[in-house]
Amino acid sequence: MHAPISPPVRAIVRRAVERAWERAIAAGTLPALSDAGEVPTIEVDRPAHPEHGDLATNLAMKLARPYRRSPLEIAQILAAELERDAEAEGAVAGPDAARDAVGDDAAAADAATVLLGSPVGSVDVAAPGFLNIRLAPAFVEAAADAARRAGEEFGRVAAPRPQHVNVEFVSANPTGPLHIGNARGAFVGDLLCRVLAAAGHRVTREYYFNDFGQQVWNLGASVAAIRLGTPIPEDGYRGDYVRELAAELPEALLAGAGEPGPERDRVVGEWASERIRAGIEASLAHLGVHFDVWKSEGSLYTDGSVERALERLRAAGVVYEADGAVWFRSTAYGDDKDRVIRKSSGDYTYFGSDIGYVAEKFGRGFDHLVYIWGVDHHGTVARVRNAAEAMGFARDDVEMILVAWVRFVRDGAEVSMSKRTGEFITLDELLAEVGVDAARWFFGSRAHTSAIDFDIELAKKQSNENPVYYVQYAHARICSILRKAADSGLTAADSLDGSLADDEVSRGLAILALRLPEVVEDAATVHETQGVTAYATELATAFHAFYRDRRVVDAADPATSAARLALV
RNA sequence: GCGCCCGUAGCUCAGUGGAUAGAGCAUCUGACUUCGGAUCAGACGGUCGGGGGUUCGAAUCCCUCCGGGCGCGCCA
Repeated sequence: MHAPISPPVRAIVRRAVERAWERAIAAGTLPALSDAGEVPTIEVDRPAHPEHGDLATNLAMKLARPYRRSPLEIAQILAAELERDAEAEGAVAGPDAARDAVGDDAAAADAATVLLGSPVGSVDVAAPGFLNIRLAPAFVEAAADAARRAGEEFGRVAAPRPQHVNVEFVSANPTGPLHIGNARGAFVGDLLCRVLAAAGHRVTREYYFNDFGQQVWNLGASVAAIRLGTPIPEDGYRGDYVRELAAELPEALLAGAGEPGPERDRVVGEWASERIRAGIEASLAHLGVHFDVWKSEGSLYTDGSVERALERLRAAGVVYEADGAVWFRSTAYGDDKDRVIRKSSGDYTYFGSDIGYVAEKFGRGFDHLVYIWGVDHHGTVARVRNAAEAMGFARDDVEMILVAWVRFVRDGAEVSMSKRTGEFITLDELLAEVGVDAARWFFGSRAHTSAIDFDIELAKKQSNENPVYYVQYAHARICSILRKAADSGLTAADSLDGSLADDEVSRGLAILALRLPEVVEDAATVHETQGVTAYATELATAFHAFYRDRRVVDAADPATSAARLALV
């Protein structure tokens, strides 16, 4: 465990606004709201334009309706109270009736206020009722100092409700190497994991794969056929990687697998699929993606997870038999048709293992499950969540993130792929061309819901103008400055105290750098990562401008945070 | 036919009901003899697919239409 994490600046200011509101009520200048449903949540955001201050709140406009008074009038009252907060050193210490009701967040914000001083410098009221707040210079300096002391820990956030989250992604079956179509899911999943971890959650990265069944038998049959020079089955696998496997297949294993037939296909297939799985793990390592758990579908049957889940559904009375098959009454939860769990042949469907997997994951103690799926799986979302609900789990704790298609394009022409025919570009080949950082940035900076074009030639050609290099260059400059400073025997000041008050450029950079925890928090709550890359670009831009206008000096302040960002 | 996702600058894409809708690329004009010019300052560029509605306020929420993607198996 490390030291308590200071709340983001935004949260501290939000608490200051809340205190101002409470004081206004206590003083009788504003009435208390009797109807709890009318109490608005206090929002504090960065205004779109710098002349509107550092932070702004729309609370007065939110209160206009319940109070039946003009937003401007309310804003004036709140502004007066906020100004008083700025002047009163002991603003927080006084009796506070609402303290119990608002909980730990408020307590943490209050504690931070005691530590760092009041955040409010000055307040302006702007039509139609915004409260524009400028941060107190001493507060910014104190907060920046705290961020420097936090070092690598800066940017981490204490989640209000920490969860143990299971994120399952990639999960491509080991019948061939990862291809470029798998890239997006891999990056999206890993970035989400990083953001969740930074936001104070426990994260488990999980890869789910099918190591038995028809696909694997076919793979085995194909490998054996090539090795022995017999024709490849019609629905078999082709491609260079199959030939390589055939060449590497140990003679003893083939001999021990016996006569041609299902048993031999199974033995050879399992060997081949494990080889491929190991290759996939290596490819993902090149991406910087490492899984905590490799979960085989077969294990869900051998350990009884699937049967237990079925029993659970049976106990809930949502299972029936018809036409020799076992069905889940998915329509009872709004689905448009019921779903088969076990076929009349006695085999389970994919859906069968899906529900077993859900229960098995919760059985391992996870609070929240995230699945990163391609949009083509969206038809299965409802039934899995329905089954989870029927088994007694919270529907909202089973979350599917559907990643939209990527059209891979080379010089304007779409690149088509088929694993069966072996015509595809592998993930390794893609990365050899465009680089891991550029690819990670590309996928991280786009919403997972939007279908995107990835032009391989363009990605290479523009690599010098790519935002990722822009951000990395900022980092390089920072390192260079630090190096130069060390060479000349300069050391960073112990404190920024007083150094930011009258320098708008430095002050702006510090405030921007202090936003990192807010960015992380937002990304984690909405499960989107593109805000992080956007922020990194913005911070780099601010730094480059700073670099131009302000020679050296307190380089140490932005360095820690910017360096971290360049790595994200 | 039903369901889900998408439509924002020439291109690729941001924008969880807030103020004058942003960034990169592309195009054009400028800038250090000093910390890395992979940089900086500026210009150009928009019926937020169309039309209604909700409200103090809509790219964002609701309805509808147009256009594109995906899904609707006892497949995996």
